[in-house]
Amino acid sequence: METQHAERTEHAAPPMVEFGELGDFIAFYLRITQTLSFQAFVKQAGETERNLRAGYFAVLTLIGENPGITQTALSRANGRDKSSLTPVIDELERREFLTRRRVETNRRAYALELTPAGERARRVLLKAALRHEKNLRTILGKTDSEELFRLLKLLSSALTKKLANGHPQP
Amino acid sequence: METQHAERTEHAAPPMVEFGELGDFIAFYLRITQTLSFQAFVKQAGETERNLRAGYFAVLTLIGENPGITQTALSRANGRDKSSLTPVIDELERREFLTRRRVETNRRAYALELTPAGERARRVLLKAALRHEKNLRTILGKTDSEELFRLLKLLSSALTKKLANGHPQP
DNA sequence: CAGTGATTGTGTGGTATCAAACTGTCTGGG
DNA sequence: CCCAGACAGTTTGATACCACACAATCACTG
Repeated sequence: METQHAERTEHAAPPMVEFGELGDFIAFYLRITQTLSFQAFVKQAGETERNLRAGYFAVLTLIGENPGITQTALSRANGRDKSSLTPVIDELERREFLTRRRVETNRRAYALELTPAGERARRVLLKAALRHEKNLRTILGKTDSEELFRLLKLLSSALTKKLANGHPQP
Repeated sequence: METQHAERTEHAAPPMVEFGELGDFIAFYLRITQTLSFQAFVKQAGETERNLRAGYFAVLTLIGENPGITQTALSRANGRDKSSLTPVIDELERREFLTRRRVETNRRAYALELTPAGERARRVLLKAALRHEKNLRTILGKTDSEELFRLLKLLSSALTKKLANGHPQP
């Protein structure tokens, strides 16, 4: 990582780390890139609204787009375990960004819906997300952006199926 | 997420979640894909060596390729904070997979080196990583694999520079 | 219509991560 | 030579996440 700010620092020379096999792995760069992208988004979002966590954005958007969605369906769409969602939903309900409504036909499930405040919070985070997305697409350019998007969608879809097949009961 | 196993389940119809703006974001699919890729790798590695954590692989490889690397340089190459590394290095030292050696010319730093046991552990995890990488590249095909690799490398490099510039002291 | 197995959401325990504060060490300017 | 500031590593506090286990509810079968 060439994270060298041109200051009067101890070693002026860049470290030049050897990556070995790691440097040829798609999976490694996927992880590195995702981490950097998330950090950049947190920075974007954090600068405008310090009390809105970046992780809320996907949840608020998915509920807004799918009023009445259940927590399990939401967790699957978001790619996180359902138990991870409980404290997030708790917090968003406490802040009155969403409501949990019992479903008549299925009394196990909650139907989630955004409140007006939740809609506003979603829009604020959406703005940060759009800035972030624009940054990424500016870096890559139009053609490469669409290409990367296509490849990620393809790979995620295939991996979802592969992992689902991993748990067939005999 | 079409995580529908063809069982006699409650709702035979797929849930069909609406993603809204989220479905157009590179950053969202980057996160989803990275999560799935990591889960698939953990599964690969876990099936062979239950007592070797998947997260050790990058650390062992980077030390193996750069004998005498310091923890800070390692953390930067790995894209994680240096404080995250302390417990990992502790554990790997306790298991005698690596040695911490004080540097004569700089008594703040440790020089990290793999032991023979560490080299062996690295090779075991490397096998799992190679299987995982092969899976990904099989899914994508040769052309798309190289394309995705190129795009991720490009994006990570650009984001690294962008984030580094974010902290210039005035 | 009773029972088995699946589901929905929650709780618990453990891991991983970052940010900030802290200790010890080093560098370079005065 | 000394000291302000940078740097290496650790500690602490907080968040996020998963796997597993659990209670309540539901669906399907016999």
